[in-house]
Amino acid sequence: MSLFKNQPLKIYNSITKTKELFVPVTEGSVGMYVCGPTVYSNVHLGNVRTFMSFDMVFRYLNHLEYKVRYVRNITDAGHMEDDADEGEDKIAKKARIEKIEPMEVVQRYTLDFHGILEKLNNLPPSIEPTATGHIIEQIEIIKDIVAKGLAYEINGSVYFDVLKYNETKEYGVLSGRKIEDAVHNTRLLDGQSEKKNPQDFALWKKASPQHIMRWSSPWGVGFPGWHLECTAMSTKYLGEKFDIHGGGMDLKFPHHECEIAQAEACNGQSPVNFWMHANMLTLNGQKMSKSTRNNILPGEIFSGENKVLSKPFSPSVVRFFMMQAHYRSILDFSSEALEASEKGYNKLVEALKTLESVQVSQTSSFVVQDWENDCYSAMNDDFNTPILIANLFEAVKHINLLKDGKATLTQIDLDLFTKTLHAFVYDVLGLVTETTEQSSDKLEGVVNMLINMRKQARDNKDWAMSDHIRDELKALGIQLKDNKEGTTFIVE
RNA sequence: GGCGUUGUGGCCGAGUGGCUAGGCAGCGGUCUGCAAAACCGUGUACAGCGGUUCGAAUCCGCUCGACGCCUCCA
Repeated sequence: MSLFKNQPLKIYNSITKTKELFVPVTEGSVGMYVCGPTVYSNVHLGNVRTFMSFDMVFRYLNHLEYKVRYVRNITDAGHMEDDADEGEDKIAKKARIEKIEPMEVVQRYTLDFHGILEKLNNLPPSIEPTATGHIIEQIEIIKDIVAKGLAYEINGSVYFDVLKYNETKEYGVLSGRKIEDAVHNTRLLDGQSEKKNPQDFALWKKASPQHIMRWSSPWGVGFPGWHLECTAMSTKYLGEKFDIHGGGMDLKFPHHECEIAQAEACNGQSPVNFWMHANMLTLNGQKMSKSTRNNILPGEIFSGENKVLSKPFSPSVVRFFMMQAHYRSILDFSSEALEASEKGYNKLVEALKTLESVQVSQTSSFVVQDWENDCYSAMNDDFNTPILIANLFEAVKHINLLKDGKATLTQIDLDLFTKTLHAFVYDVLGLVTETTEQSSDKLEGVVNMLINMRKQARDNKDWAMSDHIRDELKALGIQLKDNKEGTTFIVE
């Protein structure tokens, strides 16, 4: 029997604002779509948090033995930079500045994106479609919406008629916005627009002469609107009704709201059962953003090259740090918080090593099943990774007691304990216990030689020499650890 | 201005109408030549003011603060 059959999973649905029991459209299978990045510059850490959150969701669904199709797009056609502008998109602009082909920009930053996510141990999605690869599908959808009278063409551009749509459907179901308010609030700003109403959004934009990324369409040469690609690709690969749609909180409006309208317009039904939104990662209490320069690149964390950091941190520590907060909470980034996470993470890793050498007993002094249930309960409650991690630290406590002979486990219980622990740490949270000691054989040989020399000095009660070796190594970032079995070292 | 989120002990960060979240730091202890590391033990905090309740940090109202969206943004 598949694991999901006895694990009732609850997911917070943004559209109903409640936790609901997760029941997929097709039993045993899950279709999940997550809005991917616009590849016009390096992904910053904030972007990464969203993708990591959904990577965790993907991993847990897989762990529950669902057959998951995870689709995450690459936006390579570029979003409009400014609606009032002449239709220059972000990728084209960057390309002109750097005097290179738009697809060169796309290629460069797609590689960067993949590299970073891989370092952070994110699983690749099942399908990673690109916007430029689905222009035909997007044009088909526009034709459909125009045919249904919910979009209009003007000067070679096509706009979605929000007011018309609102006559029979409800625009604003996700974000809780009232269309009347929107009318009120945007009237002043709108003067020269060719749109019928300010809240109408573009499905197709006419390309200005200098616009490089362009395609032919029934309405002339142009490029697709910025909300359409997700509707086209999610429908193509997951169908008109699928299980989970994810993205960052900031995409709720207008992006996801428009997606709902587009899908309702052409398919006559709401496209998604569960809307999930990951919250922002802040820096100095403010949202990370490229435009305000309030951001940090993942690469800078791994190398330590950023003035907000006291030292470099490994990808696993970054991942652990993020998993210690719930995906729907705002998480504030700081060097101190990462340092605290690093220590906690190391403690967990040490315990996992210790577990390998635990002795088996005739009886068990604690109930492994109870602990296991706690782990599942945490994850089943809207992917509560902080609680899961708290349970992991309970396990650490047990492991240390086992090591000291103050707790016991039978072979069967120990196997279950190890299997469950590994499943949650490696498979679900996606933490890698990389050997942080990046010590080469040569370094290890040299340090071990010094350790031996120090041991001789200590045997001779030559504390001056012994402490000298210890202090010098410490200054080089090599910390000696004395314990009963002897001395080991770690490279800090 | 509109929509929405949020305010937890030194720090990070869960959660809940009554029962120890957890991590880091601190403190005490074990260990050690001394340390470090490791391990064990240790914290009654929930912005303010009212209200509901036998009981609220948890529900309601107000005040103050923070943040997000309303323009591309994970």
